[in-house]
Amino acid sequence: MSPPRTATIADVAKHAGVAVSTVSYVLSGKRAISAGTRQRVLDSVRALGYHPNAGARALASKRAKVIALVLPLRAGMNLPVLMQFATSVVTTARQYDHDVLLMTADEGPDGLRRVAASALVDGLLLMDVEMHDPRVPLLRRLGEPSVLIGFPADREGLTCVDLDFARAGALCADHLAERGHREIALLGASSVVYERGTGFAERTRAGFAEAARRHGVSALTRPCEESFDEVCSVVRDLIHDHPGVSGLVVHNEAAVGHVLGALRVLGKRVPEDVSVVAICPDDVAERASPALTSVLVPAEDVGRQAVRLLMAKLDDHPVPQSTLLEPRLTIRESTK
Amino acid sequence: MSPPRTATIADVAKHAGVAVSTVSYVLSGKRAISAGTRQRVLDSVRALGYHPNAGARALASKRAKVIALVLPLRAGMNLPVLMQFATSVVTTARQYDHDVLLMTADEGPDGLRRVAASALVDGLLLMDVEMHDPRVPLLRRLGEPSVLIGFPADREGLTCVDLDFARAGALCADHLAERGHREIALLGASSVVYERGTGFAERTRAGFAEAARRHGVSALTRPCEESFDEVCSVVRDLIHDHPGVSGLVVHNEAAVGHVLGALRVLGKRVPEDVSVVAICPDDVAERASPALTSVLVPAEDVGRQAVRLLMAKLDDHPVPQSTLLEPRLTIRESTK
DNA sequence: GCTGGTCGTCGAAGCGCTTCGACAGGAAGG
DNA sequence: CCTTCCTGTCGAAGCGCTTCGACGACCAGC
Repeated sequence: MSPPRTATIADVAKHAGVAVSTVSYVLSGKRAISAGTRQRVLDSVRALGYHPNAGARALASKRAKVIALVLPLRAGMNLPVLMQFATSVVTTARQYDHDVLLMTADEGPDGLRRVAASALVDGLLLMDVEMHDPRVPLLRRLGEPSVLIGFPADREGLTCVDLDFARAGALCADHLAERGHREIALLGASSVVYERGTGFAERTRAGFAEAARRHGVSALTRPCEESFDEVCSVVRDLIHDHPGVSGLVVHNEAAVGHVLGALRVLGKRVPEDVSVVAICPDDVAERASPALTSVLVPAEDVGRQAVRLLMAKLDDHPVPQSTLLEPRLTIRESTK
Repeated sequence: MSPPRTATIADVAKHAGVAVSTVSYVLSGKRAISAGTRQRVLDSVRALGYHPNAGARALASKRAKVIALVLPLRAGMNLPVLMQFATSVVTTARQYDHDVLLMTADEGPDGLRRVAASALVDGLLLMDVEMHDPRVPLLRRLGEPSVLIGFPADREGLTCVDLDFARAGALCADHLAERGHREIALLGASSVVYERGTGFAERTRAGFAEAARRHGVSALTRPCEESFDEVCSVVRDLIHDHPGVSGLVVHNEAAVGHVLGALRVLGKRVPEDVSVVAICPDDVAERASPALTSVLVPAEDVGRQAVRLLMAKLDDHPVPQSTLLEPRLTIRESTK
């Protein structure tokens, strides 16, 4: 009495009284099969609890039905957004009958080479791509289908997705300007993020400044660390040096709560004295007190879109080089 | 001129002038190979940039060298800890030459069955296991090697790892009692977490209460939601109803910052009026103002330990049924 | 009544790897 | 000197699947 070895396609074929290849064709739909046979095969599949062996399938078809998700997982990242993103990648990939291999960026280019050469995965999804990312040239050379989240400096021959951060920054400035604020300021990411040349921080700043200029509004920008004390001192200095500032944009999820705390400590009421707009996920904005007017970082959309693009590439469909996701401003209690 | 098809083991064998099987044995070390031959093979491997085809290897050896990491990715979870954990799992798995397949819990038992039956993975790592998790009985039946993070009610035949939350709760109570506090309170997870029967919340509470009793100190417990306003009202009520409470333990990472804010608002100084101990990752404790005395949730250790146990199981080594990780208290500025 | 097409099915040839058994050639032991 | 036992290497048999070409059966058209 041997242990119930998991059923193989041969078992299914025998059970249904057809050839192995017929079962394969029923399952893949690559050749016409009569309704009767199809049904018998499907019944047998169910009866035996058959699941195709992934390795064998990958070997024969040269498709592993697995994509790699390369996450940074290093300091200064915005964890909740990253998680949302990862979730939506996994969920969307499953809809296309693919699984997700989780990789960290610290294996570096070698890691990419490894998974590509071993045919462990069919394609790559890279997050947190920097302006001059060392993996980008390799990626071009590798010829492995890939999608980047974020924009490197040279995106020739690549497929990139991201939130349109310039628009997000602009949206914030627009909103504040329309409400009559004449001096506004942006509190951005911690300075290391800017130094790393991560594109999104810079793009937000540019969009913000440009929109302010268009409205004839004076605009300041400050990097912003994530400890309460540092946030406090940044906010204090800002208000001290520019007492006219009445609108604040916070593009730093970890600091959002601290900014509100700092304003409370400094005796500034929100929104009576200062209006605050955040660029952050909705749940953070809603949880704050007062609830924050915010521009949503649509992590889920980005993930879904990235997977779709990658699937299209796997099927040799042409895809646009750049995809920018439109930000959406939700007005809550923190601006007036 | 065909595209440079990635090298196969046959290419390596030809290049080194040996049989395919010899190359395989050099790479796996499963049979003795003379130093000279070994070196020639290794040189050829490098020269051709050979990486074994994962599918073929899995098919022939019945080992995919991939483990599944099943994360909850649902509301109420503690994201940063989760991320740290995931990172350490990936890193540790790589040290054992394994990769990590990321799954979400919402595929449920079917997902487990699928990856196990398709031999996509060799073992499973499940996070956030509940007391009466529907996946647990399946897991027993499946016979797939697995390790659980967290303890279900019945852990017979399973392998479980977790922080010793009872000890963590006790450590906090000990610390406060030793400093002379006579009335202490625990602010825990949000009430949904308790309702879900997640073990760790309950175990912390029990350890806390028991230690307090041992010290002859009065101890209260309150669930704690994660919005600022709700935290504020819980803290206010607590202080109002029990003005003698001078020591607070916060076991809710998302609420830690809010608790501090609430105390500020209520005019209570930390640590002069109230001492605060948090159970949270070090970086959160350090970032707070004042820096918090805290018990570390050793996410990295848990991840590393879990992978080690799983690898041991894959090699048919016996492993302990339960592994409890010792918590560590770090004294900072928030207690006196 | 043929020819020519489809349609549905089958058999067999791999995919790239591991592993088993076989077997030279030496070393050791009597 | 012959046996016995290693050591190091090879060839071949799969692992479970996909896919290609072949081939009856059946239908249409002339």
